[in-house]
Amino acid sequence: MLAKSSTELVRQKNSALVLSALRRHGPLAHTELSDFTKLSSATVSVITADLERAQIIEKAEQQAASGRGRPRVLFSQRRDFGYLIIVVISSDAVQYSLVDYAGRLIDRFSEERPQEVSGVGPFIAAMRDALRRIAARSQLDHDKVLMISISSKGLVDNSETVLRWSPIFGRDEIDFAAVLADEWPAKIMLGNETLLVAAALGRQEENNKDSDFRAMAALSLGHSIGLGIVRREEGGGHQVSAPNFGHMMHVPGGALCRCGARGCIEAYAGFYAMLRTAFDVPLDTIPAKFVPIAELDKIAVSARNGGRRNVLAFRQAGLALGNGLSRVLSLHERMPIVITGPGVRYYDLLIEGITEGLAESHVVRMEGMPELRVALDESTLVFDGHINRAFSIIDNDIVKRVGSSIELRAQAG
Amino acid sequence: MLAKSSTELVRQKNSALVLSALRRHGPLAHTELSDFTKLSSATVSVITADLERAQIIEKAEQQAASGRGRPRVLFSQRRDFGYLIIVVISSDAVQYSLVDYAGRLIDRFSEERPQEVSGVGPFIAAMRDALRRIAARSQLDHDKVLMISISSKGLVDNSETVLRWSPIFGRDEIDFAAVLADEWPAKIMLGNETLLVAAALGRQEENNKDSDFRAMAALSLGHSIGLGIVRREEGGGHQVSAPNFGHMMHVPGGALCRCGARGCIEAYAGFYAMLRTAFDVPLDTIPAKFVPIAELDKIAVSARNGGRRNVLAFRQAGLALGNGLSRVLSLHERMPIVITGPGVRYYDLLIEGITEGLAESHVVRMEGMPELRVALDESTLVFDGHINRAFSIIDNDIVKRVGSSIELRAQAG
DNA sequence: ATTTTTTTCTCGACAGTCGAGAAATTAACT
DNA sequence: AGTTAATTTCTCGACTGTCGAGAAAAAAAT
Repeated sequence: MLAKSSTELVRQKNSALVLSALRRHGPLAHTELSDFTKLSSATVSVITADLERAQIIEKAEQQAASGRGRPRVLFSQRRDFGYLIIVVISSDAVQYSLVDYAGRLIDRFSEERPQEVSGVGPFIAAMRDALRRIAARSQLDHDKVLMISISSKGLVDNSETVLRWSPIFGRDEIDFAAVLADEWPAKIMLGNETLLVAAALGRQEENNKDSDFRAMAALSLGHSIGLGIVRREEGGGHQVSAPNFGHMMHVPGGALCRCGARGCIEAYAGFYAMLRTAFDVPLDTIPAKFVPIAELDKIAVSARNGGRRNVLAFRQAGLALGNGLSRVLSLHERMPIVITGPGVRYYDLLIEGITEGLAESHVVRMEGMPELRVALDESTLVFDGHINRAFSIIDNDIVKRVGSSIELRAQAG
Repeated sequence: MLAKSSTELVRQKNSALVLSALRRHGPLAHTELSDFTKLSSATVSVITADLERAQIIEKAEQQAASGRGRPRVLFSQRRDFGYLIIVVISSDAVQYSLVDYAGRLIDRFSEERPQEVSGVGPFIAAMRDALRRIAARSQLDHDKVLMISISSKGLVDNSETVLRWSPIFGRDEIDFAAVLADEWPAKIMLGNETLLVAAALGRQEENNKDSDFRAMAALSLGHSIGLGIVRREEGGGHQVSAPNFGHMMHVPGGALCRCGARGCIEAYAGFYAMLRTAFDVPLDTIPAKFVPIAELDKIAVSARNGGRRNVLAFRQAGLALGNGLSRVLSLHERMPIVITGPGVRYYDLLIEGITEGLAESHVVRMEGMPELRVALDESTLVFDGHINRAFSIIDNDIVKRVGSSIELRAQAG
């Protein structure tokens, strides 16, 4: 309620509406745009004409006319209006993807990250190099890149450019915006990985007409534990947040966590923690840097055959997760929980503990068990989350410039 | 991004802006309105003329001209445009207040609530009676009442009219909208008490120019424990939520709580819980319905004189609160915490445990201790919260009708 | 009385949306 | 081949909104 409104703002919002319809449904004709946005045909004409003049959208080749009457002409984003680079940092590799303005994947490669910690400096250097490379391979000027969208596990600052803490670099902060500013005019955005998963799930649920989606949580199980929450806002927007769930306190003064604190959820439910319990190692043992998933698979096999110590490892992990989730539900509303990440393969072993950990709480007694789902394709969700978030921001930025500077540029050209 | 925008919406928003400036700063002249809202003088003229025609605002008697030049004429809300009834339900009494459209208190009375639980039925009957009475005493027709705003401790449904769980009525739900609909055309709103405290604090902080307010939590200590969180939204709005903090799990399978679950924070930090610890009663003893504050005062005196068992009672309560708050901070961002409610008088005894409970967590190690403040005037904050929230909603509703139906009515009359 | 100062009101320009109908374009029909 | 029907896109005039500039109003100072 702070800012005044004006007719120009109306145009901005409605232009953004047109662009987002295009994002959601792919190429659309004039009539369809009018249907989806509820804007009048006349308004759609003006807006599309503006966007076309600004080189943002274009009329596609008209396909074979399907019925009688004047054939539709489809509008779609100009693929070469600009580009998006997506950087997914995981514990063992960094994946670079180049995407055009229409959302199509153009190029992608991964680089191994040496397991032995090489520190922030070399990592930044490697990243700067890789970014240069992915642009060069498609012969793109750096100013054609609209945004570099980065994700990592860990704690992201409110600024959305600073990595405050991560399982990989610990407390060595990285300010990606500062690090890349000299070479890239693009907007830099950093997001927690599980937050992007939640964002993607929220978008999916939104498209699903008959679900009365209000909120949803994504829980990622792996070497570390991530949680993302997405809530629907009044006005149709989504609000996402990435709580520091993995390092929420489970048991005061409890097991030693990688982060140096004691009693974090991760110190009971992370891969290294399950290993520790399975081998009956003291809980203040310094956690392993990395656990090959094969190790855990062995424990799982044994647990499924009734190995008591191994069953206990998964049960304790489940309990920590369940207790933690019950606390999340106490602090938010009831919402479905989608479990994802490499750890889902042990879902059968974890579920008992999770359920029990949830059941004890007041919320669950009041409102019943939350719905639990499993999503196997975490990496797809991360990528979708990147694309959704990036283009939603890019489109909203662009729309502010249409009608002012870009119009002038078009006159000049 | 779901709804289209239009010129009428612009007018609606700007009208709301004018009304909210009037709420925030009291009677304002044309020039001041233009300054505060950043709207042009011409626009302010049109909007105020509309609102005046719709009988919502009026030109006040012009006060003595303070300088030279044409004297200012102040606009203010018409006090008789409509009325608000505020109902504050607490464990021992129910307070009814009648407020006019300009926000001035007109009438107020309290009714004792018998300590022996008399059930929901009699309570509703008494409330209906009291509401009739407060309107009758000021000779108001029921349709002059724009909203009935109710608050209670406990768990409020998303609908904001249904009390799901409360320390007073337990699991006996009350749907206030359904109960009052036959007699009152007014909008019915229900809010958690501590949520309103948080809302009021947020508003205060907002007015405080030099604070970069992002989020804030209010913690109310008493027989039960309440938490309200207010966050600033993009666009200037505030988002408030009332987590079920008192019944968040503190220790799995721990002390017996009034709610029937085990290990809730309240079961360690509520007044009855501290009493239980002080007298070394087993933790699964059924909690006292009500604890006279004098009892706790005695324990506090003893604790301040070094009585070990009594020191422990406050320390354990503080620990539960501190651990719980650390979990809240894990799930949200860092934010200042304002402690309020009757329990603040033991702040000196609680603070050690609270600090210790916070210190163990990863967030606090990362981001440092959150700022802790004390607010003594809880009941004032609750009342302010009611008024802020109610009129903000009322004004936004009204503005939608200006220019359509109300205009017609003015023509007819 | 006249001038100065301050505030409020009014007018024309400009930006935006909308409904209705004109123009365009193709398939179907005679 | 020419005509008609169907469908989509484009265009025009009406309406609503905001804004800047300057006119009008009203009181104090000269």
